[in-house]
Amino acid sequence: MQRTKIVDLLKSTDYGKEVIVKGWVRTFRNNQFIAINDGSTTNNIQAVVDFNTTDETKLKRLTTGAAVAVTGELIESLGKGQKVEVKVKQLEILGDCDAEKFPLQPKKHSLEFLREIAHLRFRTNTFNAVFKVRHALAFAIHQFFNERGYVYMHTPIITASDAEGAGEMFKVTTLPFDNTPRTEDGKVDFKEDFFGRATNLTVSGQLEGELAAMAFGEIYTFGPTFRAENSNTTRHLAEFWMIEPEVAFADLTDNMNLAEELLKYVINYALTNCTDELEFLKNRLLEEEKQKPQDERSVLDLIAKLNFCLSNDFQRLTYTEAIDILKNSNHNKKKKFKYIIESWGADLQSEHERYLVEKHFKKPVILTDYPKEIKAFYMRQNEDGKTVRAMDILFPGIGEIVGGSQREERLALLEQRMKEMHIPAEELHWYLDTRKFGTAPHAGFGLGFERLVLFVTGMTNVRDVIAFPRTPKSAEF
RNA sequence: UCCCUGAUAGCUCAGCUGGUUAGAGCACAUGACUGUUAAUCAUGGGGUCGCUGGUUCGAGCCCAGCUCGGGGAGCCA
Repeated sequence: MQRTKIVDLLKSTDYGKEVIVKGWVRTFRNNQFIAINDGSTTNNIQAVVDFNTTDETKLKRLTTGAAVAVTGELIESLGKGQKVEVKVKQLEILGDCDAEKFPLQPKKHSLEFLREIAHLRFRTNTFNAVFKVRHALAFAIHQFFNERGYVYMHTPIITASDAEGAGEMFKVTTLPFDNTPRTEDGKVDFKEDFFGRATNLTVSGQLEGELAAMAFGEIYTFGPTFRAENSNTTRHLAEFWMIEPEVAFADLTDNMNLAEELLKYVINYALTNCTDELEFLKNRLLEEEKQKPQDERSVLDLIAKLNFCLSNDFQRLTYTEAIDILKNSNHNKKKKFKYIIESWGADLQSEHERYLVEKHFKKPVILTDYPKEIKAFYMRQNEDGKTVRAMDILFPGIGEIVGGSQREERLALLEQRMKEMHIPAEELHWYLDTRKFGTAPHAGFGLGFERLVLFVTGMTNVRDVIAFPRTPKSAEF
């Protein structure tokens, strides 16, 4: 006989039927009630053993964390807390769990502690819910693009170009550290290295993505990305996952529409397919916020927040308009910003982005047309000679979740910008070829996957929405 | 990397103005109870007070440095 998953048993009304349940003990109460979880749902099933007829040493082995197989009759529960339960006929301990050494207890643990035991934290309700939602969002992203005829490209993890300017890179090498081969002028001789040149882990698949978009029209990437920045925040990881669509014959408006549509699609997918998980996470958040003073609590609960996000257009405005709003805000006049907005051209600090999103508009915001000085070389220059066709999507509580642009497709202007920003053109000859041979307007963006999961789950630290976080001074597991 | 903050039992935390033997809840062990819901009740075991040095008659508490965690900033997704 096959085991039945707990998610199905809890919905069943097949009373009297013999079933097999396999899972892990969460708690064993009153010497007779085993709460079993098999990961198929956040909820447990209750198995009831007759302690008068069951071997006492076996009952002793029913500790939190132990793996068990239970055969018995599915019955309508005699108790109040649950609809169904399993009346145990046969009980097998598949794997013991020394209760004295097992770190998880049937109580609340801090997220910091669980992060230290990331190999076991999947066994908690919170992480069960978080990773179910993470899975659903990943699946929804592929479904969204597949439905629209996008080609999923696997861009390389190891790259030779060091010219993308998206941050510090991790070096990839097989050279010995204690006896590094040197050239005549004393520099490391990468000709001796595995690839015959210096290589790094990718910081973005965008440039390769553009090459593919110039043939398939519409592509996306979804893969790991690496940044060796010494960033210690709740929204940065050294290894994270990013979605990067690239669309030929698209302008900035098409790009914004695509991003907004994608975000709403996947949020809606989670709302309809992860109802139990989101309900659990909503309550978790409410519980957590009870500790906070009234004015720091969220106005909307998690599910209401997601629905609100779906039913409202993202606020679109230019950088110039944003500066005006910030400059004229009471917040700025009363000097409540640490960095006072004085003139056009200043880079927006987190506090300014948060003011726009959380105080002024109170919904997701898309900022466009930033000064060219504070943006990357490949963004399309506007006619004003000052700004570029960039767009950042800012989410409440998260900050920048999407960063994208219409790309500069005009060779001369691109080359000129690269020269100004000291980007070596030789290294990117293949990238420039797209502008030489049948260049076309195109646009794309990068969506930080963990930041998306953060928003949808209501968690507050990206380290809690990726299985095994890699951050400065931390690469355990 | 910078600013703030923290580190006391397996976990969560208390520990007064520097003063005798460092406490609680949960977890664990033993027993009782047996339709519980993080079961309950009784009893018990459990500590290099992050590390190093200093001040002091005396340091968990004061000072310095270091390590690690958390929050914020920068960089960004």
